[in-house]
Amino acid sequence: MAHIQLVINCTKFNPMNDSKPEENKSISEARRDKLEKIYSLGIDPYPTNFSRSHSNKDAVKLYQERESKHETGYNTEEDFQLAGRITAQRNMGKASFLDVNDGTERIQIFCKKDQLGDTYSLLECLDIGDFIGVDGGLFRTKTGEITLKAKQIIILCKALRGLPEKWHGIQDTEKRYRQRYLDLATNENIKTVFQTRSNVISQIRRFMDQQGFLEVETPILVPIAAGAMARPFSTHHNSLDQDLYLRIATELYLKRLIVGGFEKVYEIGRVFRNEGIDADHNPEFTLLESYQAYADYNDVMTMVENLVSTVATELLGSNQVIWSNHTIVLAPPWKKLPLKEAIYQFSNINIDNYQDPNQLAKEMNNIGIEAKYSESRGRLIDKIVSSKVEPNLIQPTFLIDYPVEMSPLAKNKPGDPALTERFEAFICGMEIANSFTELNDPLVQRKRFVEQEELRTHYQMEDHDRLDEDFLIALEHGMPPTGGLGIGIDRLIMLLTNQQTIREVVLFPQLRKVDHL
RNA sequence: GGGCCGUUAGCUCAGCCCGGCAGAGCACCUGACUUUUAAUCAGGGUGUCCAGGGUUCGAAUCCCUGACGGCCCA
Repeated sequence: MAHIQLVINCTKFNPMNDSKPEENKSISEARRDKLEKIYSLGIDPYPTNFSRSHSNKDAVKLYQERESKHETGYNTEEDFQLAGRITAQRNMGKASFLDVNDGTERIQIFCKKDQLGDTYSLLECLDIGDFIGVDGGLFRTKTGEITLKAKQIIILCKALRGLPEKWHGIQDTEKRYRQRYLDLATNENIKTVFQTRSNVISQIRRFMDQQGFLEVETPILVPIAAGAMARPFSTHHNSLDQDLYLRIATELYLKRLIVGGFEKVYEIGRVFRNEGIDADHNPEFTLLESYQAYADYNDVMTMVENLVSTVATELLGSNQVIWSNHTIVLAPPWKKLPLKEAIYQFSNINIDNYQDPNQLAKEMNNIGIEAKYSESRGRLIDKIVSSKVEPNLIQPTFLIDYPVEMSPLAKNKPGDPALTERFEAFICGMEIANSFTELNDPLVQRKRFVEQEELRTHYQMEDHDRLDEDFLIALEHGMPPTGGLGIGIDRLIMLLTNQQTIREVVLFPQLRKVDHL
């Protein structure tokens, strides 16, 4: 570690000079001046590395352990090398305190001029937001705070812009999203949300791995955006000279793997849907999909209950969570409600009595749901669910047995050609999971795809699935009975972190581009 | 797409009703201070009041249009 030699006084201007050059200077100009001074002292303000002996947290912990074995007034004999970002400065002339945060903990640094000598004047070139490395022993101050008494200070990064205010942090929602680094740097609880997010995903992986699932990765750039009813983003591959789409689901590739002989696969990955943005939709979001051979949607329901309950328990120590003003009980078994009954219960409409979409639309308008006569039956039923049913499903609920026109990839319920073995799981009024007994009859699947293509022609304003010929060929080779699942990870994390918008659990939510921050 | 709300110093926010010199705290700059911790004390305001029009002797403030964001509805 190179020792710093300082001979030049950092910031002084001649008080006899009435031009007062230090005034009317922006914060970043002042910081650039300090940067120049650091260079003029022959110091590199952006060194390549710093050898840390401990994290701040570990250093404090170690001190407390040693201290507990000694009498009062214990000081460490060995030196610690700590580093972090300056978050506060309290300068008292020939002594100064700095707060340094390394992400594990804030620690106080005590700098005395008679201890640091010429290096002490380097402090005049430091600001809140800069990163420094320090070397020295630990002690407790008069007020009892564990503090490092600096023998050496090394600047690790000079920041040219300051951090937001220490007390309120950054509050403006738009700024928080556009400059998430400032949000993270100043609002401690924000970091917790994203640490929890990471932990949730780890726990999900652990759960799936323990169940014997194989994690796989399938294409994001796809020639046909199929496997869900959504509009894709399109792009182009230059050397293939071919249009491609960003995937809207992983479904059809994962089922190809079941055809290939893997019996339990899953993927956690980003999917992209070119649709509106609101409290629970971001155009790119993280989806868990899993496929299990020799399982049906009942088996998958059991797995979903266990997965969510287990992850919550591992993470929060309880399978009850607080969300908004609700206490959500995640313990299995969850309530199961046939879709048809749920619709009747919350809207008084018996959808069996309305096979004609126009009549259904009329009835919906009668009860105050805006419906057009140009909408498909599946779309209309989806609207009833969204407006009347979903908001009432606060405690975990499986809606089961969806109409076939809403579920082109799901297998028919035995004995009822109008229904499929499909469920969606709802918690806090949000759709969390979607699952079905997978359709493995290649001829029926082809017919369903053709119907989707026809619906697209007929109802151009609506989103429908697409015929994927390569997938149909795969199915024709034979896929065992399979239970499939999709879970919206972002919404699950909203639930587990008590956040009311998806933008609070996505680090960089999609926002309209602006010229300047 | 519709309604409502917001945008003022680097940050957090007043000021807007009822037009009359652009404000506070933190940060920053100058000076003092060798155990402070939202350090303290003395001094200093650093601004495209989101943008563009309009009304007016005069607009951050009133009116119109637009941008971005938020909430609600669709």
